[in-house]
Amino acid sequence: MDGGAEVFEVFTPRQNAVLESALRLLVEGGDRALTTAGIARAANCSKESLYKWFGDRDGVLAAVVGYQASKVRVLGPGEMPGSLSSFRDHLTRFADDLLAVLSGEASLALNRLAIGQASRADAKLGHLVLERGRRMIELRAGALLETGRRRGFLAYDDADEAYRALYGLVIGDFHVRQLLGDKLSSQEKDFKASARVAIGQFFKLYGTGATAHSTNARS
Amino acid sequence: MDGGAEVFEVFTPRQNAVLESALRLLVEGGDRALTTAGIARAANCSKESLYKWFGDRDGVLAAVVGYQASKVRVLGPGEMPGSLSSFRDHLTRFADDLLAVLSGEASLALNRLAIGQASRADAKLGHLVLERGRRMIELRAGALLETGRRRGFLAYDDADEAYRALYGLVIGDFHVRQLLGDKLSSQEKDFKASARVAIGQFFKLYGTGATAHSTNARS
DNA sequence: GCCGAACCGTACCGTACGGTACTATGAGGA
DNA sequence: TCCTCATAGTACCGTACGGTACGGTTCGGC
Repeated sequence: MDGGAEVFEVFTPRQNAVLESALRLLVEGGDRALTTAGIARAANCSKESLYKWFGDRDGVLAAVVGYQASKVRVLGPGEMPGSLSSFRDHLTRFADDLLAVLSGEASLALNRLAIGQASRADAKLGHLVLERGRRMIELRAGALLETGRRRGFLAYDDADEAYRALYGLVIGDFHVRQLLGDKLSSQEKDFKASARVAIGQFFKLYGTGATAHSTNARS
Repeated sequence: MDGGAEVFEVFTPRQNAVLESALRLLVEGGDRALTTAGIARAANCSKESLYKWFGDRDGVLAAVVGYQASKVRVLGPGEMPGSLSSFRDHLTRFADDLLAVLSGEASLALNRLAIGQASRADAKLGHLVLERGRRMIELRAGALLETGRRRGFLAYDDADEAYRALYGLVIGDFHVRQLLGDKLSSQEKDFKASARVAIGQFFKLYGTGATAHSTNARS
């Protein structure tokens, strides 16, 4: 379905530096500032090089998305938690990370850019963001949840439903509000607190009572 | 803080017709198609009239947002539900409506437009969408929740937290995914089913066991 | 029948931007 | 030393778009 021939392009250091400049430009000035001339000026490179390296303006934008995604490393599973409280901490850390990443200036700027273009051109940028962003989040969350289920800390039949609840409880409308330019209240900026609340709610939905003695041996 | 002098402008039928054309243009062609010349052509009016009525292009966009918001009437509280099952039905209807509205082409197009501009110009459009859209949703949800609490069907201390959970469980990442151009799977398009699941989860979090006698046997 | 207001359609202007071409410069290699 | 290649810097072109101006038309009031 989706372009499977898409090979992970990797860029030279110089090109990455240019992309970094472009990203900074985008974060600071919004999409309006992200002109080819502006990028070239900010990066001290020529427009001709831009077109040679990235094809056209859209190619530059796509490369910026890929560049930013490559920076946000999806931390691997790390040491698999053995105790319930440790597992809960892992989930809370995940929620906290998620809130912080999605609230980051670079993430917001790129999501705004992709959403602004999603109405035309078959939403190439949008799909790219979904693929490099959401997909990664879902993978990490799915692995975490599956671990919890195997350990007997969680019980669910439908993994998608559980993920959906987790994401919803953690993010709520924070993301869209920030995308629209809303500023979070100082209280809402306490991501750790929000994460704790959300994970508490999530456990109320999908937690087993299995705390005391390691496992209750469900299938 | 926020511009309090903002008076609800109401437009003439002719002007509303122009805004309707503009909205259709936006939905069909994306923000790129929404040029002043395009709007004038689609609405069979002159650019001069556009500028006379709405000031400038941004004024037209703001007017379109207001026009669309005025179309989506926030249904009043209606008959206040007396029984738990009726209350639950109300909440489910609310969730279903919310999913349907946010997934509507017009809503998506306007949100995309506002988000695309949120990085510059102090996000005037974004704040407008938040004010006319999210605020209304929050009001209706808040009233529903408060009713449920007074009736003893729900128990919560922090109304914001409860609203957040409700919104998150209902919407999850549907909104952002669609904003980014993702197509919902046929299963995900069954808003009623999603609504039922989400409200079930919400009751597990905030429902009292009230009316043990009457009926709880849903699921 | 005449007047003025509102308005349509179109022509026009200035600018901004995507994209291309050309020159200059500097580094490596024979 | 000379050649080649990559790249910076800049000038240039065509187009699209926001905004304005103006002539022509319709319509209500007198």
